[in-house]
Amino acid sequence: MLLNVYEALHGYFGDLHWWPGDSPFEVIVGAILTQNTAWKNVEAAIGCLKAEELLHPAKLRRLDDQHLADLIRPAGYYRVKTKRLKAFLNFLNQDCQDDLNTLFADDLWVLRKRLLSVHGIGEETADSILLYAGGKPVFVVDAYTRRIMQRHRLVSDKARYADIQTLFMNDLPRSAPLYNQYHALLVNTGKQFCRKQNPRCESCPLQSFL
DNA sequence: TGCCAGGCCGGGT
DNA sequence: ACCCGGCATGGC
Repeated sequence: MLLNVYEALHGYFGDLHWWPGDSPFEVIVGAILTQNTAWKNVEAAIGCLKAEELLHPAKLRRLDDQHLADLIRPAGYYRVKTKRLKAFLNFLNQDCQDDLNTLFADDLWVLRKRLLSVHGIGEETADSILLYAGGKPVFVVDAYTRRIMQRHRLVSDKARYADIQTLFMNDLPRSAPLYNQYHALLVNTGKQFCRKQNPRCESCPLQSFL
């Protein structure tokens, strides 16, 4: 069933290259900054960090909180996000000496649990990091995924994160490139057809699944 | 103008 | 185990 959904979306949008970001570290920073925030605003914040050549673990970690908050201000929630970025940077330093290759060398589910223990990293952020920065085969469930699945009655209204994730992962091959592409398609679909203000999902490529 | 955007945490039931 | 308020900017 979910492969049919994939085919419908892929037929409409084609191949999408994702996630925006020039390096795994940039992807991680973006994953934290985009929490409940429009990507446009995240782009601006990352642009500020790049302009100062600060998009590196050690440099960011040494940056004064006030200065960091000021730079990521366009992304919103800038005080909480400063704390969350710092929490991750401290974790990265203590856990693997700032080396992402070492970080991602660990087993998928073990690493997921460790990420979830970092303050400010929840399920979606952890999975985005694992899939898009680490290339690990784990399915990302975000607001768009949930809304699209619920509106098309493919999951119940009270399905939890793990329920939806398991649904996808049990129904699809365990493939990082597939999950990457699939989630990108869902986000595009969500942005274009399935926003809160457009409850009918008019002319969405998934109409036939209603 | 008001509502919303690629969540998460902490405190209260 | 759920539910809710708080967190903040920028776009439509």
